[in-house]
Amino acid sequence: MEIYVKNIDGVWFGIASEEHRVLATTFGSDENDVIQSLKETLHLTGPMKTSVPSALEEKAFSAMKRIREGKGTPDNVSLCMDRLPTYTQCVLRTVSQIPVGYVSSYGGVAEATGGGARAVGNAMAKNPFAPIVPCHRVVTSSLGLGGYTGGLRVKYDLLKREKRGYTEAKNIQVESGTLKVFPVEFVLGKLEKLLAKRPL
DNA sequence: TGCAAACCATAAC
DNA sequence: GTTATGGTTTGCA
Repeated sequence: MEIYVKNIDGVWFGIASEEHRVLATTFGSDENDVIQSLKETLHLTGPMKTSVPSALEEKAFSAMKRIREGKGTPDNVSLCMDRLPTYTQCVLRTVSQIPVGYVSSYGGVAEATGGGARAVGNAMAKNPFAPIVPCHRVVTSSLGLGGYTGGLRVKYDLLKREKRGYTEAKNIQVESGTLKVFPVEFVLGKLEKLLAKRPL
């Protein structure tokens, strides 16, 4: 298994891969934090070897860069979820289908996947593929931000860049059922009122 | 608003 | 098996 890190426009991106399969991805402002995060996600200890990124990693890096810039999710990155619990995989795949410009709620994802809201929150918290699996697009049912492992500020910034001007909620079909999504503007609108009172 | 109880998959014992 | 733990939700004062 190898770990790759790369600084793009001041942001550190990290990838852990093995035999041409992406096992985990993450990003952050500090190189060591990114490496540490990958190791914790994969339950690894000790030093990791790094090497020159192959086409696979380069593709993943550019995907993460695009997402961070709010340009949407390229779906050509193959992620290896084999080791994850079945339900977690289902949740991650479902969340991956939330389009740019829209968000869904923990409860909504739960309904679509036949689980519980808290369980979805758990899956998000442990999402090994941030931000490629867009867990930042999952918020609370009351249009609050919810949580984010990388910090709420980061989640907020990501969502701000994903504004597309949509005005209506809609349902989309996912493998396990129907998922209700609504414009990210709904969340941002409420949030800005809140921020006026109590800054993030 | 704020609080308490119900909820559900996981990980750790 | 059992228990503890969340990036939740909902209902009710």
